[in-house]
Amino acid sequence: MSPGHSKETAHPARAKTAKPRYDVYAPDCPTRLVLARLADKWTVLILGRLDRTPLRFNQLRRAIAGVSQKVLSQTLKGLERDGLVARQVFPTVPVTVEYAITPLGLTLQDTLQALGRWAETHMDAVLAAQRQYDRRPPAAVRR
Amino acid sequence: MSPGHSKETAHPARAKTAKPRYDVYAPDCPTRLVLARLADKWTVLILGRLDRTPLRFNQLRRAIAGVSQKVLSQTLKGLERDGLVARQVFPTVPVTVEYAITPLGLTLQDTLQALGRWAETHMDAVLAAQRQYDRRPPAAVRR
DNA sequence: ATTAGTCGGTATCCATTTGATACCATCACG
DNA sequence: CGTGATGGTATCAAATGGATACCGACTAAT
Repeated sequence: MSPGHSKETAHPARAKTAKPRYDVYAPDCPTRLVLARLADKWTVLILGRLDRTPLRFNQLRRAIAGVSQKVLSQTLKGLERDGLVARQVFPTVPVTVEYAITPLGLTLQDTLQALGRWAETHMDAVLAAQRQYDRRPPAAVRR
Repeated sequence: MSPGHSKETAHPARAKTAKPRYDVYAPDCPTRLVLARLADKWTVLILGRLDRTPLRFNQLRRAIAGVSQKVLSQTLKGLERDGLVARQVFPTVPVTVEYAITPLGLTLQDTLQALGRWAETHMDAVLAAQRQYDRRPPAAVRR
């Protein structure tokens, strides 16, 4: 089968120009920015863990071991701005701050949790692929 | 596929201490690394676009407008190493390189495409949340 | 009274990553 | 001969990430 350099096969069906329709494959589409936030290691873990019950900042920090305060703080701020988590401050002492998932965030939770579950269930397959890849010689150019 | 198939275990009587159970919430779990690859803007777009039909490097580059050659190259290399895409070189001239999604990658595709679709369908809600967030005053400390 | 600890963060610094740009060899086409 | 297509690498600047230190206000233990 010779995959000749066929003429550019314009991808069909994506080119709906009707209405303010968004397309993540358009380089200037604002969805790219949103996608960048969703498709983030920490976002997956945070929204995955905010499973119906709100958590305080340090509770979250301990639940997601390995995240630094700065990055957790930044990520939560971004998620709050995008309407995916709600931040509520209680004037206790010391101050208590609770983070809860919003209804909008809930519509995303299943998908994000699926990502985490995929990593867990397919870890062995990925490790096997990595070993096989690393075992092969460094791609000498054969002629 | 048998995850427990290990060549170097020569002690059949020795019960394995449960299956290698992975947990993305454990900081040292290797799933964190895999999750970091999956939860990536470009991974979502690449695997989402490798929709059953293989694409050449530059086809992919044009399909995902906005990605630089370097990043596309790096990301594809990583995806190949993790067994999610297969790279095939055809000795044409100029050389042709095709990237196809693997069976393993296919088990992930729906979830990743769901992410992209979420961004597209909920973009308006996110934009509204952002406007509301940005409108409020810069959180003066009230006492 | 002193010390240590909790709370939810900033501030600062440096390493890693990312992205833009240029460049490469080979060949086809006009 | 000049241009364009192929799939990349090289180089450098900019943005990001993570580790660490620090903060103010208060509590609990010493």
